[in-house]
Amino acid sequence: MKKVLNIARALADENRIRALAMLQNGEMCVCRIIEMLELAPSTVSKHMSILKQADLVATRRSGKWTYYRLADGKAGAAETEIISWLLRQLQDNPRILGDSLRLAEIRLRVEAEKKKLCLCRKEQS
Amino acid sequence: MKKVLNIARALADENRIRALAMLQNGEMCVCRIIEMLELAPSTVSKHMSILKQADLVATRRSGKWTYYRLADGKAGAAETEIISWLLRQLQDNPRILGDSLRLAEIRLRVEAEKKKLCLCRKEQS
DNA sequence: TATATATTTCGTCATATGGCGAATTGTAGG
DNA sequence: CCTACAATTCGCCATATGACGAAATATATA
Repeated sequence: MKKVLNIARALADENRIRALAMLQNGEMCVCRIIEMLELAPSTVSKHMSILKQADLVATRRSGKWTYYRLADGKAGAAETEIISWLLRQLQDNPRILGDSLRLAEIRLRVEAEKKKLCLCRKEQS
Repeated sequence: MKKVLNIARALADENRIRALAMLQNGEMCVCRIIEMLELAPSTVSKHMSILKQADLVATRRSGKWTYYRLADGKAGAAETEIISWLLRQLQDNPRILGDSLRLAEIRLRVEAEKKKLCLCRKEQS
């Protein structure tokens, strides 16, 4: 009962749902989730800890960064099933699609930054 | 998104979960749910309206009574799937099992009442 | 060691939620 | 029409929740 309640409560917030949906696209550090949700770091940290408490996400520490990913539970686990259900419900959601797009864009910029490139419109020939 | 949020919020309360689980045993009038949850009528009414808002339950009116039942949506509907998930998670839960037992007992008493019988221990022979 | 950055923890505030009782609505039966 | 009963709506209160900023913690780097 406690497990079910923890899961339901974790899902009962739009920003936490957005965070979960984003993690479909692979693990993310907290700072990127902050950027995506446009919330204060402390707020996002709290959200992620609630998701973790519910075993919906797992973490990995690397240097200064904490990376969050979707829970990698066994098939049939309550958490795995609910995440699958959730993502199915959201797959056509405009907000979620928009987030994914924006995330892809951010990742492009980060890659460009690493390679010291500039992302700008190609000159007319 | 709104649908998912409504569902998650509806499930984010222990008494609402208990109510849903009870409805496994068939439709129930509000007065019986009140009896089972041991909450004020106004509280239970609010809980049931939240579950209905989320399309997790449906109602039928008969005379003075309003009967609630689990949503009879199509297979594959978000609500149907989540209810199935929920009941699976709760199937061994002591509290839920206790509720079911108590409900069965109440129904026995109601039947006995209808037939003007008295439920009492059999005389020693 | 000092500094910068990432993240978390803590305290505070506004709002949401769950509980109740009182009042209201709807329906059956006298 | 009046009463009784089921259920809902409304207003109130206590607690939970989500937001923030400030402070603390952890780690890499100068």
